Amino acid sequence: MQAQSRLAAAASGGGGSGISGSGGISRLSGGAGEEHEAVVRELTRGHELTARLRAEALRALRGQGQAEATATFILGEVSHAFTVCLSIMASASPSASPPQPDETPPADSAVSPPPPPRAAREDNVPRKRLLTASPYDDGYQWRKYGQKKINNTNFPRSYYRCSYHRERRCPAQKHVQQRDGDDVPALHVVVYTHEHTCLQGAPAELPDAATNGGAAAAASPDYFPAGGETPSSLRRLRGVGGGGLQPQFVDHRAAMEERERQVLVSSLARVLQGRQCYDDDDTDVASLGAVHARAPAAAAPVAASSSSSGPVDAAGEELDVMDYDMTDTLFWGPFGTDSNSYDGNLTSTRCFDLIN
DNA sequence: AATATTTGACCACG
DNA sequence: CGTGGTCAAATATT
Repeated sequence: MQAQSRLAAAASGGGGSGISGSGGISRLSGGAGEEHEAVVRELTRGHELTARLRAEALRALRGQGQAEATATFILGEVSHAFTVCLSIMASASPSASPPQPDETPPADSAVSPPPPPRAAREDNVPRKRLLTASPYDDGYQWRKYGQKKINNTNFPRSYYRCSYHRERRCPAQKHVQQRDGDDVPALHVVVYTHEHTCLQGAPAELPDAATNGGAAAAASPDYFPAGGETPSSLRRLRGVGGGGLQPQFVDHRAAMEERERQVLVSSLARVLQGRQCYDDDDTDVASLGAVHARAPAAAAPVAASSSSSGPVDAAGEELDVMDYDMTDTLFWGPFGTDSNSYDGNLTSTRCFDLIN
C-alpha cells in the first residue's frame, strides 16, 4: 500500500540523508534556533517512522499473540519516548515555539488579507485541538463524512465521526486539516469534538463478555432503534462522488482477542512500573480505544475535571481535559478561534486508568 | 452485496 | 450573505 511505499521511500531516499549519523544534523553551528529546529525535525521524523514501523510490525505479527503484544508495547514505548522528547523541545525552545515561530509564513506576506475574525462557537460542546505530525491513526475508528475547503487555507478540512456513531451512539467527532506552511513534515490540526462513549467510557467492561463466553456480544452489532437518524426530507438530487472501501482494521470479533492482548500488555506495564502510556495502533487494537497503562500518581478522574487547575486557553477559559491517546500528538494548544494559530504551551496529559 | 469515501447541495449560525 | 458543518446519492473497492 502507500504505507509500504512511503516506508520504502523514507528508508532509501529521504531517510538516507536524514538520520545518518553525521549527515543529517551537521550544520548545527548556525545557531540555537537552527539547532533546536533540527532536533525537532529529526525527532519528528523518528516519531513518524516509528509509527510506520509499528504499523508494519503489527501487520506482520497479527495473530501471533505474545509477539504481537510485545511489539505493540515496545514500539508504543518508543513512540512515547519521541513524544516526550518533542514535548521537552517544545517547552524548552530557545526563542519561541519550535515548529513554527509565528503563524504567518515569512515568505509571502505581501498579499495578506486581514483574517476575518470568526467568532468562536458558542455551543457547549467540548473540543480539543492538537497538532500532529501526520494524521495517522489515533487509536479510534473514524468514518469520514465530509470534506470542505476552508476559506483562506490551502488544504481541505476532513470531517470524521466515530465509526460507532450509529451502532453505539458515540458522539465523538474530529476534523483534520493540514496546516498551511512549510512544515516538514506537514503538520495537521486535529480538532476533537465530544468524547467517545462507545468504548472509551468503560474499556474494562468490554471483556465482561468473558463471563458468558463473549461470542454474543462480539458477534451481534447492537443497534439502537430509538429515534434513529432523521430521514429529514428528500432534498438533494444528485450528489457526485466517488468512494472506496478501505477495510480498516477492527471488527467486533477482534475485541475478544484484543482483550487477551490487553491483559498481557497490562502485566507488562505493571512490570515496568507502568508509568508510560501504551499506545495501540492501526490494528484491531483500535476497537478498544486508547489503552493506557496507568500512571501511579495520575489516578485522577479521567474526563470530567473541569473544576480544578486545568489548562487554560488564551481567553482564560479552562479547557476541557479529554482523555485521548496522544501518542501521535506533538503539541497541544488552546483553541478558541477558527484560525490555525496555536501556541506551544504544553498541556499535561493523563493516562487512562485501565488497570485496576 | 456490503461498506467507506467522494462531493455538491443544503442548512444553521454569525 | 458568507462560511463552516452536515447530509446523502453516487461511486469505488473488496
